[in-house]
Amino acid sequence: MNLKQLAKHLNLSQTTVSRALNGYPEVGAETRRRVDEAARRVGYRPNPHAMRLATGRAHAIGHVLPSDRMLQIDPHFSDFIAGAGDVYSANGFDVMLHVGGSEDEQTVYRRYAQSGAVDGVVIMGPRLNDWRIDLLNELELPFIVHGRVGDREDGYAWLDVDNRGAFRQATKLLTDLGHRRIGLVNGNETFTFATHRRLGYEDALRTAGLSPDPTIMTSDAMTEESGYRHTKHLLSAKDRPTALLYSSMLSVSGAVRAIHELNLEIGSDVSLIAHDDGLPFLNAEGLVPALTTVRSSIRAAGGRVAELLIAMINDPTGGEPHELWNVDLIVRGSTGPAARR
Amino acid sequence: MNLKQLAKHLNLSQTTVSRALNGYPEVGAETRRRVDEAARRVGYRPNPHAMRLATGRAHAIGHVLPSDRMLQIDPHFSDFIAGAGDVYSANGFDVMLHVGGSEDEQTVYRRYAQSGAVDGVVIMGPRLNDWRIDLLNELELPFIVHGRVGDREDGYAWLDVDNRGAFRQATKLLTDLGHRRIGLVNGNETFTFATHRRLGYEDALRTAGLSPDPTIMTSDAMTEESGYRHTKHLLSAKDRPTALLYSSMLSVSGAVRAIHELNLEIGSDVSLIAHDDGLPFLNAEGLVPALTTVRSSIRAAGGRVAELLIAMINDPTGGEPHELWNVDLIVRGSTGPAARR
DNA sequence: GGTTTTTCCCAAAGCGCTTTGAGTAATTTA
DNA sequence: TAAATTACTCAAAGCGCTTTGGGAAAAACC
Repeated sequence: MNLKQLAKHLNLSQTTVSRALNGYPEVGAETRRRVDEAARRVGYRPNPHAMRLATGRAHAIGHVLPSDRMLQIDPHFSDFIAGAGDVYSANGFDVMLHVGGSEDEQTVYRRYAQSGAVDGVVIMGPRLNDWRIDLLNELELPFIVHGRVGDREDGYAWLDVDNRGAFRQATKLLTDLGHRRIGLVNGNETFTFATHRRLGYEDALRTAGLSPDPTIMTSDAMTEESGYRHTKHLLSAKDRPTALLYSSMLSVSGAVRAIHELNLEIGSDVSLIAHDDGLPFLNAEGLVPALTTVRSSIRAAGGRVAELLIAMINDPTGGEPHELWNVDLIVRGSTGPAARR
Repeated sequence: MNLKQLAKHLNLSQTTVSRALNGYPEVGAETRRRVDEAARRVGYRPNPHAMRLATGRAHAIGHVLPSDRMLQIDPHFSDFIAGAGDVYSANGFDVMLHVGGSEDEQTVYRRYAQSGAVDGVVIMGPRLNDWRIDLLNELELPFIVHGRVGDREDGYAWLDVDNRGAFRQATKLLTDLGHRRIGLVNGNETFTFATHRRLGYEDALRTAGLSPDPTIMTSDAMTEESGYRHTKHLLSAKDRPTALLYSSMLSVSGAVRAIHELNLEIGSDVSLIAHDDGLPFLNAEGLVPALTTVRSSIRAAGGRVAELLIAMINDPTGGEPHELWNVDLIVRGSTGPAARR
């Protein structure tokens, strides 16, 4: 059943039916009612392709995941998209997902922009100096970044969590507890969020009169295995840290393993704090002792990012949203006073 | 630059240009060359919406993830889609992703079918008795299932790994090593794969002359926390199992934690085998001792599923593919002879 | 040589929607 | 009562592509 048939069925023109359905003001109240009801009764659905062709709007948001960045984004992506998905579908937007493939990432964006296949894109996992921002600005394709691009704060829309503040807070908790030697097991610092976390960590160390020691700071992919490896290494040194900070719950699972192997006690021999993205399959409270975390739901961020982007698309003159989210430090059992050594 | 302009530029009709570009035979070799070259030079890209409207083909595959099933699929989804994505883009297909939202899942499929928004869908995480199969058959929307629907093997296209065989094999390894009391930490058995795994486990037990004991078999979400909880519980019993089987690496991270806490030794006090989907952030070899697994790359499955579906779409008469993948049992250090008790 | 094929190309008709530019009837205003 | 609004509705023109049904020129046949 298409518009034409529906119009004929109602003895109205396509124009009127289309306008009634789309809420235009120049159609009578009674007519609108009739149209709406008939449409519902016959289950009329406008053909999306026709709509897109006619309006030039795709009603779709693009997400592009390059294979090589997959490892970093992987476990976080589905949670982010779960949050965004609710918002998208509530607003009648589809998600157009592009993963890896032979086509170069840049080409994908160009194609999107030129063909109007999507109305906007969201950029995940921005790096310190990310070429995607300039490209998308040049292409004039609306976009929003989850995170920030190094120190740049203008010239693009973004939503970020205050990673620097979070790690400053977390580190401060440790220094307040008397820890003087605090290690950092960070994500890959080519990503902005990881650099921000390190900066926050260093801020707090300096405030406490300590100076960062590169030998107890790592920057690596956030996997179980790397968490294990770095933890083992850090805690095997003679002058081992009494506290460790992690950028990911994934690394923590590896860390717990390493710590057990070394016969150390979490919370007494070594204090642990991690950034918790709220991934549903890894929960910080389930650990024993429960893990002290700086928590920020990646899923909630996904939802908000989607909202902002849709608003930008609907009203391009609305300005460039910037949103910085605070994170909560949740103190649980994995942090304790520094052990006397 | 659109077709019309390109045609004018070449002094040809739209028809001819379109045909040249799409490889139809009724266009001269020299003309085709000219067209191809001009198209490349000006960077011509057909407008996808117009193409879709004209052909009725969407060049898109739908993936629908209900929020409530998210937890189960979550970490596996992105890896699956990473595999599928390569194939999709190589064939010029887009991924249309639908996540949660207020719209009921069934409605989404109906909309897809009726509007032609996608040419086919892939069904993930099938349950023992999954309504999606009947719905999609009724809607005549091409689809393929990753996994199987209970005992049904016909009436739908599927690609599955031989979960039953895998767990039979794994369990047999344990019984061969002399284990008589083997626990199972399974995924949620409303999902077919989990039931198949239990069946394989029971097969092997019976073959070894043992009878399955429900008190050492669990069925739950595959998270770190549940792995921990069930393991702790199982190994705290007086008559504790000497070997445990896991449906997921995620549960194993929790298990390792529990086992350490109980001061048991993996490989001697308790043997461990897990199903490993090959998720990039959790690797079985990184554990100490390295984990014995039945391994089957979910990413590879994603790629193959995509291939099969695209083939079905391109040739609807091609029959209904069924593919059962063997899994490899990889023996590593986490399995050892049953301890004398 | 005339007739039939083959080869190559074209004009025009959709695909299903939105939107422009009017037009008619009903309601106000002067 | 005539003129000017207002309220509704419509026919038709796109959006950019594919595809049908020919048609003209060239090649092949008798």
